[in-house]
Amino acid sequence: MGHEQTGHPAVAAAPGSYELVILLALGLRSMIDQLHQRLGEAGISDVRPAFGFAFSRLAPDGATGQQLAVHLGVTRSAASQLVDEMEQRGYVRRLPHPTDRRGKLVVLTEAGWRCIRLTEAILADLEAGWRGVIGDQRMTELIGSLRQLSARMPHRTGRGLRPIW
Amino acid sequence: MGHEQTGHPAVAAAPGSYELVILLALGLRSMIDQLHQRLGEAGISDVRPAFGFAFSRLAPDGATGQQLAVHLGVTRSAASQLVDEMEQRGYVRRLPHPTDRRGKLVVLTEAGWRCIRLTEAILADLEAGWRGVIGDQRMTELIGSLRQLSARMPHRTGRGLRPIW
DNA sequence: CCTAAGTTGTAAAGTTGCTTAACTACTATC
DNA sequence: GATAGTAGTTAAGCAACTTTACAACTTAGG
Repeated sequence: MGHEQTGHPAVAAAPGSYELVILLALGLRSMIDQLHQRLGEAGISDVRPAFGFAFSRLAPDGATGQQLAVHLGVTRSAASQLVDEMEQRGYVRRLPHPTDRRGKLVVLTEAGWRCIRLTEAILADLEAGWRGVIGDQRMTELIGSLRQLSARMPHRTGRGLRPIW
Repeated sequence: MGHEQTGHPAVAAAPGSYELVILLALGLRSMIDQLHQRLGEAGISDVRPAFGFAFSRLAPDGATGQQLAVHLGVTRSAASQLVDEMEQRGYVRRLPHPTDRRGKLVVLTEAGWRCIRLTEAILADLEAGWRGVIGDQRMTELIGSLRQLSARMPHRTGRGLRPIW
């Protein structure tokens, strides 16, 4: 075995000002890892995290590539490539845009809807698990606090949900 | 102007079970973006987010490449490359390991310490800003909740602070 | 003691997922 | 109806990771 020379555990939120960022990063990563593990167990292993963030913009009525790019915080080009991937795996389709013949409307297929519904169920379950640990009231407050913070963000930053892995 | 066809704002935490993940992602991204913008204003523009997560493991006493890799959730090879970068920019040094001649001990230089101190100051300031919005008590509870959750994570997941961009 | 197996760090090559640049097709402005 | 701007896509390039392979060293077993 390697020398783990006492000291710090491999993953711990260091005290000090780093703690908040680290906790956010660990929490997010943990949620996404658990989600994708469970999706895998349910037979869906050809989605990556970015798909999920895209789905959350494509539901319920679809979106253009441009809107998707803004939502994810990437270039239109990257969004187009992502849609290629999702289309190839059968989760979305490109329809002609109803009012603008330049644009296309990206919409979820039935497989896409199945995936998003399963995802929501898993996330709800994970959230319920958390709720069981910290209590109902604290969970509600936590979400409320995070919501206030994201509402108050400077426009220049946090521009998108850039997929993160 | 593009057609923004009413509906959803570009970045909003959709209701439903997605909300929590999205809020965590937005919050984290916002914090890191603001941090690096301010570091840039202070003249430090040659660090990327991964450096910060590495620094939090390197302080106070250094770490081996292996430990760093585990902390970040990447391969030893990637950790080695990261240390190359940081060393090249003068933030860390590789010392021979005191007890194991295979290993090396990566430690912060004086420039590294300056960077980490500035980072902590900025993060403390950002956190104080949040505190001003949601209140002292809620902030304390939020941190406490997040801490409990990260303590309760399954071992298999959330294995590392993988740098995220 | 001495060999076999495991660990550490690194280098080289491959992969992934983004960006930039360039283009076509279409829309809006004047 | 020319001019400028926007949507989507393609191709080439790049950054940061992984995989594979290896040398140096350590540890465990006979």
